Amino acid sequence: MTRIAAGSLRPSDIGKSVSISGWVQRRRDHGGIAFIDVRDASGVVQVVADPAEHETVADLKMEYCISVTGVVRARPEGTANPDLPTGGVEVGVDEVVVLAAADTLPFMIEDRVEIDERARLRYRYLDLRRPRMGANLRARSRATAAIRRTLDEQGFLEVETPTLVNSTPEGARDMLVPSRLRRGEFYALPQSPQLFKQLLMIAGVERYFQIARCYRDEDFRADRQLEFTQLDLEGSFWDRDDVLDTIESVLVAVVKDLRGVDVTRPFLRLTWQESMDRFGTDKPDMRFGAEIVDLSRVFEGSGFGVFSDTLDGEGTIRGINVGPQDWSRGRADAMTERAKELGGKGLVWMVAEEDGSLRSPVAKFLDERELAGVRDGLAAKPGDILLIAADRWKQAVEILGALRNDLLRPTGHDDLSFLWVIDFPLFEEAEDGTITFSHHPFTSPSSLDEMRDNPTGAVSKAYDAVLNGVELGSGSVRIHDPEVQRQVFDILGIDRDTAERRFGWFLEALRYGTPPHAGFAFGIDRLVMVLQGETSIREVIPFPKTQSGVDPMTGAPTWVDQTQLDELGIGLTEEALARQEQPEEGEPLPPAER
RNA sequence: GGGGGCGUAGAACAGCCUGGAGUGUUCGCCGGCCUGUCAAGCCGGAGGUCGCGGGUUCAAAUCCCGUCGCUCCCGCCA
Repeated sequence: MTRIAAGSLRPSDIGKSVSISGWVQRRRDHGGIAFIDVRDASGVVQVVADPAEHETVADLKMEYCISVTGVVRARPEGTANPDLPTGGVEVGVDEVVVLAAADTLPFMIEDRVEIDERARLRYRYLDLRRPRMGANLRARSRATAAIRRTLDEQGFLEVETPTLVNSTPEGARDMLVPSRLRRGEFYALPQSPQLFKQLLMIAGVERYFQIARCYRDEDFRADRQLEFTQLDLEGSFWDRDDVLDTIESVLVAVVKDLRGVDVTRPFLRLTWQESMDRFGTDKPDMRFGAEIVDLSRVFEGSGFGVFSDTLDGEGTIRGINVGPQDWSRGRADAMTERAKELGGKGLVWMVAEEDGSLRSPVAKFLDERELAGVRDGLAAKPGDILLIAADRWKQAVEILGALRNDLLRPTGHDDLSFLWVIDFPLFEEAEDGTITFSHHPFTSPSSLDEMRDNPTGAVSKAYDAVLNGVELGSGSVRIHDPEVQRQVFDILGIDRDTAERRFGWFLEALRYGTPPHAGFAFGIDRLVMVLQGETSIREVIPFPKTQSGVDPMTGAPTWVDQTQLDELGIGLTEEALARQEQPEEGEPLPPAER
């Protein structure tokens, strides 16, 4: 008898003799009759047995792996379970075989409970048995399948690039891998296949993509791990809109596959300037309103020192209406703290009262014209909370943008809001006056003249894709002229020798007839996270690491033998050796083999 | 590097503010009963280094200091 998927059984199967294999989800033993919910990858079906006839049934415990043969039958009148796809049928047992027993579980295999993440990762193989995690694994697989299908139809070539590459000190910190054959030298794991895919354009591939693992050795966040997966893509003879069009077609296909929803194209486009002015961020969540408003003119000549000083300097005054909020002294203080944490000087808040007045600690410093200007500018209705930041432009909009998210952002991801942010600045000026690239140094400027005349004001041909306030990824039209590439390095203060040493091989390649090209990369983890309604990418990564970079199951990273270090020509510092002496304490779930 | 939250039985929590015997709830586990449940039900039972270390106190899960771990955020992430 061939095995059949437990979750596939339907009334049309009634009367069939079947064999199913899976895990005991639950056992409900009534004495004279026992019900066993058997779960396999397809779902759950109810198995019914008389424990007196089938002695093994009494021994079954949760998560035993079993095989059942029996006959599919209709459930008796009134006992169907409408909550289960298989709820109309059950399997009457002929034989139950225990394939493998299971120890008492460290936690229940069900979605209902929130379990400490350390325990989940320590027993990830059990965590992944939970329906939600299984669904996330399947969604991820379907997403990559849809990506490959869509790009294959458009004539793209999937090419693998190396994961042992050379280290580039700019940008994120590299994950390093020591070389044994060349003692003292190091490979780096790629932060992205950026230069290799550009070489593929020079190689005449024309349309390239890769589902590429990338590595960045920076601190963790809910949406950041050391290693992550990107769809990396590049096209020759392309301009920006070719890229946006292709990426849209991929995203639309993935959403269709995972959500069954048709996303409207083309996606909304915002320039970076507009995005910052209206939402205080380059990844705005446009599922809700509340835009930032420029109130500088309202406060021209203000008698309130903080405002007049800001306007007399380089500053600006921006406001936002965050609507009715549960507002208290403590709440206001917390928001002000948050503003300071974000690098701001402070925060002014006002409450719109029923009588049209504005209640605020600073109201007494403002005249009636100013208060009216705020009220009108922010379209205040009674009960609304108004927030005002007086600061340098970037601080002011970023503070209000962050508070907008803190106070108004939906927790789930039921609605989807895709958009493009375009026309990013080419360079960023650090506090100390040094100029760094804002995307990466291979990004084409929009205008060569602009770049030369006013580098810090120059616009680039870089663009980001944003979904529900999450930055999915970014791309750009690349520089394909070696002379322009040199000019960019010059502006960045990378001298000719350094550029030659680090990127000489690439600058050389650019000299052999490089086609104009453009591309993009987006994070598959983040995309699947949002589409699955999750708020952490750890939920869509099968075996993630904790915030300290540890895998609680395997114990990685671990110490290695001295002989291994000797082969690599590596010695540990005093500090590292001292740490090695120290047995780890307070670890409630020590890996068995540490 | 910095700030916030959390750490109590196998799991999820309450207890902590205002110190007084490891007290309690739900699930799981063990034993028993039970023929239509589906988070089955009923009866009984076992199970604890209150993360770890130190301090204050007659007395600490509770207050103080330190530390470890998990998590969210800032910095960082071209």
